[in-house]
Parts: sequence; structure tokens; C-alpha cells
Amino acid sequence: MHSKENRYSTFNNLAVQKQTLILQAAIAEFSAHGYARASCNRIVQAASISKGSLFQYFGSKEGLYSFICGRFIRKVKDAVKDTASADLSFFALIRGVLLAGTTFIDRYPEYFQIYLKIMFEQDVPGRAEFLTQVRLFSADYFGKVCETAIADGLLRSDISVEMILFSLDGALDKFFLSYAGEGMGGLNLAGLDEKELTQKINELVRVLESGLKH
Amino acid sequence: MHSKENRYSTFNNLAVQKQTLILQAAIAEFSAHGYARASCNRIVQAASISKGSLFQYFGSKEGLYSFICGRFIRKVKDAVKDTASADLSFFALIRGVLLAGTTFIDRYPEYFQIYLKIMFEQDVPGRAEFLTQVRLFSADYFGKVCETAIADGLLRSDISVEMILFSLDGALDKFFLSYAGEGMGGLNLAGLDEKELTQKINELVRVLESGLKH
DNA sequence: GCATATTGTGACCAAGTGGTCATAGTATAA
DNA sequence: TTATACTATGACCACTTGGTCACAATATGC
Repeated sequence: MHSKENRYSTFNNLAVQKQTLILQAAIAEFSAHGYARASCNRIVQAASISKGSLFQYFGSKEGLYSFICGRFIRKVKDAVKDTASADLSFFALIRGVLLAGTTFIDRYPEYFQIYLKIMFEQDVPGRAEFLTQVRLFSADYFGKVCETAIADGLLRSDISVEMILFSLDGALDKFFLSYAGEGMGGLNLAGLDEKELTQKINELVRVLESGLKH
Repeated sequence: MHSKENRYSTFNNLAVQKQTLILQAAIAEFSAHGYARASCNRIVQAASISKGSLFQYFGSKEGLYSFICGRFIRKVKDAVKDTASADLSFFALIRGVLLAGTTFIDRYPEYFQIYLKIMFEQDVPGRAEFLTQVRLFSADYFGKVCETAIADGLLRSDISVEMILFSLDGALDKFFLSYAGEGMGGLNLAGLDEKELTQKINELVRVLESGLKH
């Protein structure tokens, strides 16, 4: 085996210290500027490596990006695994997802920024695959949960499953956006302690449960 | 008065035909690429004018953008004026806003794209001013409506006004996004006739009214 | 016709982009 | 020490960006 074993092998054989330095620089750049406007020049400068090295490690800007997205997906899947305890009532599950999302954002704020950027940027390489892997409320996963909840009489049967997913998706998206300080809604979720946060979560879930009408 | 009377005067004195040609080219470019990634070169090419002319008319890329945003704001305000009949019940008003939004998107799809792009792009010149002028559910306008609706016993009093606005905002945003074909939710609102559309609107408002719980 | 404003033009500029490659440096092994 | 494999480098490339400006063309007024 004289030549490259596989993609990224050169990078993976680097000292871990150097690896994390480079990844931190790249993640910071992508989280600040998204894919298209991120600059490889700035990355190599921040990481104190030469441009040639970066392209040797990852082949292209796209290669670097997909490497980082891969890391991101792994982190999300781990977080989901930790959260998913199936034996909860429907709205308790929603509360759990809400809380788990906020802790993820606290732990990996740059990754969440990358996620936001990819959500609202077109023509990002691998966008579709990435989103289907990362989004929680995909029809195939949460759709089943909704169906059983309807069958169990926990959810209204006069609303279509798609509309239920639609409503949940919208509420959760906006909640996380606001928690990350990106929303322009009046709700200021950015600097709340745990108690206030769970209060807000409960209030939102109450709205989802029983609506706004008196 | 020998020199320039004021900003954009040269452009405004152009033949209307030429004006619309240039504006169409610029709007198409900004709606496709947002602000930062839009290319003045492509605009002048599409409009069949020289680069010098474009910068003579608008001074800079930013000037052109703010000119277009001004047009957009006027169109939105006109549309709002046409819609705002105050003597409606609260949720009928919501239904009206939903419907008015979809007709606006039908009439000015490129402008709506520009709106979306500016929503999710940072560092766009004049972003904050633009959004406060265009967003319907600003706390100062719709907040009052909510407060009176609470006072009239139409809305729950155990949910804060901010949370009500938050929920409405999230639902409407997602609805319009999906209608414009940008959402990745299961709801496919893109190619619906009027009957189906009002059905979806009613379903969504029912959820907002009474929630998801059985 | 002539002089004077105004409008139109495109070569040109500095700066930045992703990407390449010949070369130099540094390990490891014989 | 010497040969071999891998890694690091930065000048360089073609290309795009927003923006400028000396000059050409065209209206306008007399």
C-alpha cells in the first residue's frame, strides 16, 4: 500500500492537535459565512497552514465542507440517541426534543450556525442529503409517532398528519432559531436560565396542545 | 439646477421601457442570489447596458439594492392597505392575512424571493430597517390586536402576548415558505387551486385555535 | 451651426476566489 | 549515508468581483 489509502487519510494521520486546530478554523469560517462565502484563504491563515496543505488534506473546498458535515451528522445522531426514550407521552416527547435541542445548541453553537446557514442557502453541495439526515421531524420518523398518537386518541383525528408535522416543525424551528439568538421575534430566549427555559418550553407546548383560543 | 437633482434622478428620467428592463434584470439577479452573491456584471449583461451606466444610475450595488427594496416596501404597504379591514374576528383576520400573503406571492414571486433571501442573509445593507418595515407581525402592530383580543375574551389569557405572536409568526412564516415551494416540510402547498388552498388555511387556523391535542 | 449639458461606454483597476505544482523539507528504512 | 515515501510550502494561475474614468455619443438651447 504505497499510495493514499482513502479519502482524508493524510489528514487523519496528522497529530490530533493539528487536526483540531484546522477543523476549528474551518468550522468557524463556515459557521460565520456559510458555504459559498467562506474563504479557504482565511481558513489556512487562521489555522497557520499553507494553502497547498489544505487542498492536499481535503482535495477541494467541497471536500472540506463535506468532511465537517460528516462530523456534524455524527454529533446529531449521538445526541438523538441519548434523547430518544420512546416511553414518553406525545407532548412530553416534544418537550424532551425542545430541551435536547437547546442543550445541543449550547454544546455546539458553531455547528448549529452551520446548520442554519445550510438551511437557507441554495446550491450548497450535498444540501439535500445533509438535511434529510439531520432533520428530526422527517415524515418517516415522526410521522409514525404522530400516527400512533392519533390511534391512541392523544392527537386530534380531524387534522391531517402532514398538518400536524407542519405545525410542530414550524414551532420547533422558530424556537431553536430564537434560542440561538437569530430570530427577530419578540421572544428573547437567548440568555435564559434553566428554570425560565423550561417555563417557556411548557408555555409553547401548551399552545401546541390546546391552541390560542379562549 | 444644472447638476443632479437628487438620488436616482438620472435613472428616473429614462424611458420607462428601459427602466423596467433594467429593474427586471436586477430583481431577477437579487431574487436568485441574494445580495452578496448577486453580480453586477450579470445584471448589466442581462439588461444590455454598460457597467458604467448602472453605476451612474445607482452609484453602487448597494444603491441599486436599496432602490429595489424601496419598490418592494411600497408594494407590501399597498397590499396591506388593501387587506386591512379591521372589523374582523381575530382568527378571521389571520385567515385574511394568510390568503393575502399567498396572493402577494403569486403576484410578485421574485420580490418574495428577495424577502426570503434578506431574511436569512446577515450583513445585507439596510436589513434591519427593511425587515421592520415589511414584517406584518411586528410587536407594535399585531401586539395591540392580540391585547384587545385577549381583553375581549377571544384569546387565552394564560399565554403571554409574546408567545402568541411567536406562535403566529412561526406558523405564518412556515406557511408562506411552503407556499413559495421553499419549505421541505411534507405539506406541498405549491400547486394548489383556490379551494384546496382555503382548506389548508382553515386547517392551519383550526390548529392555531384549538391545538393538536384530542 | 454651434456650444453646452447630459448620458453612454468599456477598457481598466485592485482585490479576492478556488485551485495547482514544482520544489523543499522531513521522516522512515536499508 | 543513501534511497524512498510522505508532507509542507507559497508563488502562481485563470477568473470573478465591485467600482472608476477618460472619452464618445447624443440631446438641448440659442
